[in-house]
Amino acid sequence: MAELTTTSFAILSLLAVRSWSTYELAQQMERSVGSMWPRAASVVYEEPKRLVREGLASASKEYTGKRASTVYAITSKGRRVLAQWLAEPGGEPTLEFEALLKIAFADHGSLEGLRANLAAIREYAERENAEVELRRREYAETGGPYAHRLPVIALVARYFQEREAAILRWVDWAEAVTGDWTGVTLETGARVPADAFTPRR
Amino acid sequence: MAELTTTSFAILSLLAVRSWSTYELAQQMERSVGSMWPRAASVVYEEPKRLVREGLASASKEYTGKRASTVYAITSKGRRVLAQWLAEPGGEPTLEFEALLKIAFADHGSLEGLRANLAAIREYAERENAEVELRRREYAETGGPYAHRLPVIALVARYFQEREAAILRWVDWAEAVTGDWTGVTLETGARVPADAFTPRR
DNA sequence: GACAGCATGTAATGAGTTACATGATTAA
DNA sequence: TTAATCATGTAACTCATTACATGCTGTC
Repeated sequence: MAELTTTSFAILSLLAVRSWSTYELAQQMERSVGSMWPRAASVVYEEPKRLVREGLASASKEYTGKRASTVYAITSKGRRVLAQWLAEPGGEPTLEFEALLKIAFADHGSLEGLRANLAAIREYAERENAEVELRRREYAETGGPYAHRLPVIALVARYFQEREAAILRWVDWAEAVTGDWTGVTLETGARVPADAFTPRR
Repeated sequence: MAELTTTSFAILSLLAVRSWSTYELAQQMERSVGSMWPRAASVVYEEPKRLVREGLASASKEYTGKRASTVYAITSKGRRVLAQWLAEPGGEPTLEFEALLKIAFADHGSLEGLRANLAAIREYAERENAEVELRRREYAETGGPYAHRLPVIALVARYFQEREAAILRWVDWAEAVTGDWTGVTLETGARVPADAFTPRR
């Protein structure tokens, strides 16, 4: 009866697209699922065994030269169970953001610390934005490797475009307003930005 | 030597603001830290003990009537260690978003499933947005309970304003473009939105 | 024929969640 | 006085991460 986790279904979803060796699965898990359901490679090696036990996937050995590898494929029961799972509304987003946490309590640290964390976030957002832009280009030009999946891919792609753009706008704003701070608390020269508490939308 | 985790420091950060009973700590952990470092109450009951062992916090029993509770306070060593931690750039954001995962593989499910997940995300974003707006109002009018922390609070508040606004814009767009879909794949009547792969910023 | 890196796993460990248990206080 | 809920924890368990181990294969 062993309950399946979201991670199980993430992998089952990949198997619905096509069959993969465990290694390929781990790569895809990072490349295409990592931004919304990140997991270490080791769970990707472990989890498909459970899918097989439950009859949702089948495993077969393949050889490249002498080298054995396991290739997993979805079963028709797997497709049915996946479709059921996809029909139910999924869980809410969960964010873990250490750099932002440090900014939230920056008043117990130093101004340099605050700036370092803003810079770290900028760097991350710019890197991620470049990545997103690269993919966007790729899809716009070639249609990507799974042309028939393009409608749903487009939905998700746009989500991350919006997200990275929003982070970049925020960090621009945050660096601008903290630019003339001389400290990290009201008493030592931090200021409440004039437009801090104006409505956004 | 037991290494401290980000969760340890999240709690230590709260203790830097003021002393709290474990129960209050758990509340604050959810209310003010939960959006960037969410943790179950049970770890909040366990973790401060480690801080005490490391000499970063002190514990004292207090009584309300007969009822005993533990109140934790930061030590000066705690403040030093916290300041060090705050100075180093923090980790990147990690997102777990099951509903979006279901949208990413919606082509193996049904159109109703896709719509249900968009609706779930809208509901979440609107609820969260209302929450954010409520706090914004509160801060704009009263300055909030920790007026001297307002500068850093304003930075973080704006982050979440941007975030929720971005999600709402996205879901508006996604519901609009999927409005006339009759299925969930290219073959069954899903369309690639015309502006899907145009640059964002 | 040696080395880098690709590929395929397993093991140990730990952080975190859910579930459980129970006492005190307040409202009806 | 009873029920609800506030408050304070503990225990069992699981998911997930990091670290380890090692074979293969192409390349120089």
